[in-house]
Amino acid sequence: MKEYSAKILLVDDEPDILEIVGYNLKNEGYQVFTAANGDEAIKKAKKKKPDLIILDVMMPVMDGMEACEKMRKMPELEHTIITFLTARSEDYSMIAGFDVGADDYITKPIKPRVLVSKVKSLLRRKLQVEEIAANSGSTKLGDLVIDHDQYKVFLRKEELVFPRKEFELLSLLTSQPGKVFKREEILETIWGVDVVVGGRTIDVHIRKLREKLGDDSINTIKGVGYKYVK
Amino acid sequence: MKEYSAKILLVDDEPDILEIVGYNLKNEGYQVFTAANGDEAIKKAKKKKPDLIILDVMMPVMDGMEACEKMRKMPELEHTIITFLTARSEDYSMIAGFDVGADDYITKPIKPRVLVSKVKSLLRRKLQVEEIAANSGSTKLGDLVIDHDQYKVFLRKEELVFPRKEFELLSLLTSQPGKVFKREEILETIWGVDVVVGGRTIDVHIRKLREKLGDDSINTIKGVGYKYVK
DNA sequence: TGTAATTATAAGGTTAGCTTAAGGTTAAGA
DNA sequence: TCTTAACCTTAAGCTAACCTTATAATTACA
Repeated sequence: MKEYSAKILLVDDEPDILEIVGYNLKNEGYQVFTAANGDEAIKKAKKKKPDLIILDVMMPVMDGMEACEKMRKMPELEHTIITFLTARSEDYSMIAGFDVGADDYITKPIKPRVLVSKVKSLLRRKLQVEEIAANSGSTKLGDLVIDHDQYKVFLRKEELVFPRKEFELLSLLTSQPGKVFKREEILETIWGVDVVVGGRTIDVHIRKLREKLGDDSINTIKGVGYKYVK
Repeated sequence: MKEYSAKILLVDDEPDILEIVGYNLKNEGYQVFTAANGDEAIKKAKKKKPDLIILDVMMPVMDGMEACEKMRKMPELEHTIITFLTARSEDYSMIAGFDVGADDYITKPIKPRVLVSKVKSLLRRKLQVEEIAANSGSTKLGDLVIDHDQYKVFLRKEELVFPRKEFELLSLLTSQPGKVFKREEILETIWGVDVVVGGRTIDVHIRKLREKLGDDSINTIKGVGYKYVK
């Protein structure tokens, strides 16, 4: 499942930090590159096009702020996440960091566990932004993407809004494409055994689904029920 | 992204319990390890680093209380959830349990279905808390900057004041932008498993957030929950 | 072609959530 | 400790979205 391993550029003038943080990140399966100052960082960033850059603020030759500012202007790094590394409680530098285009901010002293989970969450967020699908709880059926976590449905990249009952009905039908769900079955699953609703209620919801999906994906089997076909 | 299956350490001196509970948990896809007394539990916990430990109170060699107390002091188990297993109505043992650092307790006789759903909710809660912890330092989401270390929030450079509950709620929602958090989930994460507050409490806090953030960043999914969108 | 089932449309009813305000609780400061 | 202010929770009425029903039109199949 981990087909793609993210590239991370780690920039700090202290070899110790490079070593320990680098070790932990590699351990998680990331590709790690390092640089010791801003100048070097820019060169490497250009060459490697990392997904994430972790940048110490205080460095000789060219400090983090300046490097960040420059990198932010490079079109090939447009989608790269840049996060600063700084000593705690320097408020002003945090704001300044965001000003020059940083996305995030990590305070020293660094705790490897915390840093690793932070990196994970940043990269996950990036993925989510880049690719709506490709995510955990989502199902793809041709043009249709159903994201169960986000309660969202996309048809050819366009988002459709489904209220709860409609969403549940669609989820049910698409859970086994091609299978015919009997009316009775649908009622039990979505409305529950004890809830009694009129026989026409299902039809109306089916109609709403068809309206939004465009007509031919839900078939009627007369006298029995409905099925989803892609 | 969801290939990780949680590790659970199950500790009880009755083989029957180990068997039946273990079976049910494995069935749900968890990795289950077992131990028959506190001593053994500590050793296994150290080696396996489980996400969750289910610990019987009454055991020979070393009882649950003592084991819990010791495990709580081990840094590698810092993020592990410990829940007790106790005969009903031994109130005092429940209190004592929380004293020695337990997170929750389950009463006997055990109903597998109940236990499984409790386990699920504990693990889910743990995941969310970790996700929030990963955001230590500060984070930028569009115009919004959240400083988790200092409990501060800035919207377009202006500082906004969020009391504790509001801050936690905002942290949770922003920890995974786009994800829908169910009301139930929110309650568990922010108010805790055992705290019971009325259903309208969430709404009111959401409203306060919206008031401060300006309206469209928190969406309602009726019948389900809320999500933060950039 | 006739009948039963489904579809279309619109109009109520219901429920979840929003809003506001007030009471209770906790925490901070004198 | 007492006072005060901030915060949290609850309550109640209101609104709007959603769900269900009713009815008429249409379709599928014997």
